[in-house]
Amino acid sequence: MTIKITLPDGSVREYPKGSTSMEVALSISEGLARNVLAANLNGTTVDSSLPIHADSKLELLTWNDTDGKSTFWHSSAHLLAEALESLYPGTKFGIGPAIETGFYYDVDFGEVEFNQDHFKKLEDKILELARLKSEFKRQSVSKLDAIDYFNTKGDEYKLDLLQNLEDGKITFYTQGNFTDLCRGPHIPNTGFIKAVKIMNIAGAYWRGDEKNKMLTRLYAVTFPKQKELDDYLVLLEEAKKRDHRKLGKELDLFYFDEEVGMGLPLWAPKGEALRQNLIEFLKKIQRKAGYQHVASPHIGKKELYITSGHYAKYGQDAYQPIRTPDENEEFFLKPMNCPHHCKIYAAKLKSYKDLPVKYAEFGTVYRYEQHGELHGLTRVRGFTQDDAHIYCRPDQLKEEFLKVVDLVNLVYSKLGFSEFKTQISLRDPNNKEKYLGTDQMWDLAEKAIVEATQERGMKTTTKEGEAAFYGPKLDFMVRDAIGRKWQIGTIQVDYMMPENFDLTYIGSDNQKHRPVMIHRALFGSMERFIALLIENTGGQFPLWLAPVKAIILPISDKFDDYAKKVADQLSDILDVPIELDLRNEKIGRKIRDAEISKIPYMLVVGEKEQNEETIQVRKKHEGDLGSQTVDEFIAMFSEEVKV
RNA sequence: GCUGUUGUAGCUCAGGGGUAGAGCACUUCCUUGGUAAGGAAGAGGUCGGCAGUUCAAUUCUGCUCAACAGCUCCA
Repeated sequence: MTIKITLPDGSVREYPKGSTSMEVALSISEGLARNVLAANLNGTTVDSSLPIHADSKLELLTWNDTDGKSTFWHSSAHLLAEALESLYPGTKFGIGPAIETGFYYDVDFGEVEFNQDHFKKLEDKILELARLKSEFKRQSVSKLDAIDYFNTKGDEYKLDLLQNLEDGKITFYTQGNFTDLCRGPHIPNTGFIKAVKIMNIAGAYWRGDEKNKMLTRLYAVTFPKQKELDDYLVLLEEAKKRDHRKLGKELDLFYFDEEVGMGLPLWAPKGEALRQNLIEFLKKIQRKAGYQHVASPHIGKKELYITSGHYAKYGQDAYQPIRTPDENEEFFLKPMNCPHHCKIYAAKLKSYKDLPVKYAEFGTVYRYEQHGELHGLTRVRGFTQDDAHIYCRPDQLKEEFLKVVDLVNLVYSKLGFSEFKTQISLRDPNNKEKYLGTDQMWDLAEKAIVEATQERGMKTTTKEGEAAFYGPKLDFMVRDAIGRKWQIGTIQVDYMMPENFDLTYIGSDNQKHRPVMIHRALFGSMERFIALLIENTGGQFPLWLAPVKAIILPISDKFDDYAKKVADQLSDILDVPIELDLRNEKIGRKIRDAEISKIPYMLVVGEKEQNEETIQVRKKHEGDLGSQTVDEFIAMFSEEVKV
């Protein structure tokens, strides 16, 4: 009896029934077999030792495959557990999955105090066990036997896990002296693991529920070669240098102050210059796209948020209300701009011919975020949204939605964000009471989003239960320097708020109609976007964004007057920030400091330049560009500074 | 909010039961120097805050505030 195995390149080979993926690999080449970690059999990742009994599609997985890596890391988690059990007998185990980079294991150390000082010992033990090349052996067990095993061992977390598992589908994996409840698959043996680094230790609730006991989560990463671990650690160091919190301080962009309050960023002149450059850029693009800019106050009466629905949903979690001394009215710091914009819409009667109406505001909002959640500029308590609300007729919804999608793509491409992900967030179909509005409204809104993204051929992931309480949304996410994903842009369809505020327009039939509303932000918030921009550029901003565009460096104080004259000329014509370094320092020092400050142009002036009425242009990172007249520089600069 | 780690000069950090140290930055002076750190001197700190133990606390203990990592949450 033979079976036909189809490989990814389309070739078909015949093998005896019951052959394993490893045997297939061996038949192709010994080198391949040495690197096989697991296999993808008809779309499912399986052990390379699993016998194949029918014609199948087979892909051999190595370290170069995502699934191969995650199998490797998952097996490493088992090895970590084995090492822990051997070093600290009595340790109880929660779950130990592979994650994007590496893996973790949640463990209960009981009385043992485990901290960073133990990392080295643990790493050594893991490598020691790895060298034994213990095979990962799979074994099916009955639920009763499984319960019996962990009862004897006294591992309550595994028993808890077992409760949700179906009898007959339970498997154990054993390597060396360690047996774990696991569905697999695993790498052939522990010998593949050649390098390990315990990265981090943190608390994590059992099953992610804060009512449960907090376990110790050990984050670690392993590699098949020491060199790869070393490279990875270097990469991490590089990423740390791009951290916006570090660069923000170094480049003098923004600060936090305990006395001002946590999560409340202070923008220094250079940071604000950067912010304004971005705001001007967006305003221009938005005006072109038919948006009108509006402005609204930072507080609003409680009644406004009762009408909008925000109070019922988030009133308790917001900042405490501000009370007037006489009228005893309650005001809230605004958490969103939409209620105010709805009021602007309602202020004047609209005709169907007026729609779509697009109000944009760089509106500063305040939200009470849990303090453990605050992080640099990416999650703060006071921030400025590049917010806009589009009020349109239902028949315009899809077109308007598409226009916003196109606008997001345009803006991100100009800023060099190419690696963003898009996610559609829909209502949780099993928990509809969490949301406002009728089923019909939701169906219409969700359909509009799905169709629009399909029309643009966008690769999106869809998540149920992640929608805003008033409507479904399309989010744009990018990664920061250390790989965390953050939502930036968002487009949300809302039938509810026009209803709540009784917004109308007069149709061609001379009757009142209800507009649809689109909430949208391209950057999300200026703060978060700038954080990600800093991390993505490493602080090397393009000329048009740079807070300081050029610095004039006189060779000595004999040329200060000429330097000032040049500075005045440039500022007058270019209308951009130009600095002047009049310190009593040598030119080498001035250049070094300007390079570190990441100022795009350094203009050196000395005796030669003064006599010839020129400047010597030096570009950051690139070095000397030679002498130019001021006019020549202005022409070159003006061309480059265009977005 | 929860768990853990951390908090010393403007910044980065060392130290440690007997009232503090480095580098950079800052101030003054010397130097007038042509492409990534010229030299000297000086000033600067209630060792996050509050309490406790002690003859003595920046160091030990407790509480508190903040930052960091993760968990939970997320408009």
